[in-house]
Amino acid sequence: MYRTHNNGALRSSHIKETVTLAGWVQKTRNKGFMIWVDLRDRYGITQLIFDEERTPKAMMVIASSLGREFVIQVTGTVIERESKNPNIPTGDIEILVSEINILNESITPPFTIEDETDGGEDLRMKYRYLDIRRNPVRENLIFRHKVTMAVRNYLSQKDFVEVETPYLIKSTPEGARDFVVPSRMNEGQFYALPQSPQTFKQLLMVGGMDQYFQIVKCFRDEDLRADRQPEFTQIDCEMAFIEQEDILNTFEGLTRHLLKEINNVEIGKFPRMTYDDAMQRYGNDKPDIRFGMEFGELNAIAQHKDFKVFNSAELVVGIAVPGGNSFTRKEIDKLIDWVKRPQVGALGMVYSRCNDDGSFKSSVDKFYNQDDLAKWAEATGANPGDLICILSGETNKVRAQMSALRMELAERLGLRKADEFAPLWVIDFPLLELDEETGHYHAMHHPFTSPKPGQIELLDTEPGNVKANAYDLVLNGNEIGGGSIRIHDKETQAIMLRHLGFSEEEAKAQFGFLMDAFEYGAPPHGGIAFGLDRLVSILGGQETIRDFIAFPKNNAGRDVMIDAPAPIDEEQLNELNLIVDIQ
RNA sequence: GGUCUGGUAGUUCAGUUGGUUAGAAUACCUGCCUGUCACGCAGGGGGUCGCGAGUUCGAGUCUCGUCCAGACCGCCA
Repeated sequence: MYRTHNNGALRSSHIKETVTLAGWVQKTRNKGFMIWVDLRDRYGITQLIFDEERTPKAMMVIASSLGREFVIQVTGTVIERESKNPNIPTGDIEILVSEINILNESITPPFTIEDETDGGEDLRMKYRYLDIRRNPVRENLIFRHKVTMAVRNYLSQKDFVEVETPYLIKSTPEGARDFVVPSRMNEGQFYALPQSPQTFKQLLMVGGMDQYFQIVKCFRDEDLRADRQPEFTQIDCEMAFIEQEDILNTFEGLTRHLLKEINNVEIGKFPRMTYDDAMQRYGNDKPDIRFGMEFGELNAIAQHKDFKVFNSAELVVGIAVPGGNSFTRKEIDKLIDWVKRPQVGALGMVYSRCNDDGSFKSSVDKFYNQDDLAKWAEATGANPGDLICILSGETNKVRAQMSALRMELAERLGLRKADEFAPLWVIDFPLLELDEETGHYHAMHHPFTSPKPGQIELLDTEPGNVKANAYDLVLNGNEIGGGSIRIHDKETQAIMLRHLGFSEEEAKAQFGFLMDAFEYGAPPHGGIAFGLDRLVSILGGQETIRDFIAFPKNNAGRDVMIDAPAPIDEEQLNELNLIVDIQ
């Protein structure tokens, strides 16, 4: 037996017991006459003691040779500490060691295995197994486990069945780029890894599975972000014989359960907002509603003077920054520089200070009088002491820019509190989205999403205005889930695919299996998928999902620990009938 | 594909207008230390300043290129 207890277990009630412990050497404190060793495992730290009066000389020599991260096993007696440490649970006791066994030595680790490590991101990823020894990373992984278990238990209790679907499937042209896997047995042919189990879960509904979920890896070959990995985990769900309302209620229930179970936060009915409202009020389809700063559209009260910038704009929109009048001129100039960065792309920013005496001082006083500015303040909800920031231009661009500014300001003002949770359903998404480059419409959600009743006719006349039975669950400004009521008849699916630019042959080749299935009594169905990595990181109050993933990929999609991806050898290529030709 | 930031000791960083032998903290090693727990004290070793070119009497510092990392835009049905 390697150990009788773990390193977080022993208390003063164990005093005089003989115990065997194993773990890693966190740190040694060698005073010459006495050596203390902090022994660590994932449960805690227990202090070992060696001293020249009670410990044989040979063992003192071994003890003083212990380095950081040595793996050792010790047997000894639990004794009361002469000076206790109230900061750790095992701080009342220590182990007077009688036997020591070095199970494995360690070279000096490249960064300190401590809560506040001195290691940078790069190093921590390269030596991720050492990083996982650190409390914060380990706790995040355990946190993820708890969330996952809570999800499984909740859904299982509600009669959902977890069914696995294949990872080696077929590439589809819509949506994200696929990761592809060459087939050895089928020369010149490729599998694709699923971007989601979408069609399979729909087929499970046709198969009568009724209520399905799966905690499943999905793959998208697109560029990464702090909250985006090429392989990520979804809580994928589908239900049959339901309407949108059923889905919203069921998964609002799940989310509420998680917030209660994991964060001990009670949240009532989740607010709902249409996509159009979200865009108008927040410039964004996943608004963070933990704070205000709603958009005030100023066209009617700002386009009546000689200010050409506003007069020529499709949209003039302002937000009130609480307490923003305290910004110095320099700070505001920096803010203007910030919105002019190419990533944001505004051409400039107009502002109006709301003084405590109720007067205003704007950057466009030449054009607008106090009455005008007062109306702006009213429209943006600005109070004395606030700063009104105004952007203008093309509607879609201005909304995106203002949304970026709103989030940036909220971040700077500390309004995005990690321990505050504001869920929100965004509903009535458009069915189609115009691709500016090609001029074609593509499915905003995916091609299996059903249009709102009676709107199919609009597909021909005004495709951009067709609304879908699609919904997103937004938490603190992040899309944590999205889904739709699906099309469940062949005819509608065919119409849909035709509008997405598929010929009849293409539609049949790509999705024939699904449309065939629809001919055999497909029930009405719909579902939702949650991004587990993102959900966990938000519940955990952190921004990057990487620290909730045991072995994440870096910015360039590389695993720097195992150094993947990598070339494969000639023999493997030959087997797969592949020729690699890099220019 | 693009924008921005960074790359200096094992590690995290500082490094002035381009000017002597490139520093600090921490880690590591040695010695001392009668209750440490961020132990303390004394000493020591440790540098291809990411890489390549250029400007210059002289480059960690300026210029260009390149590689790597991070954040973002595009992209992500």
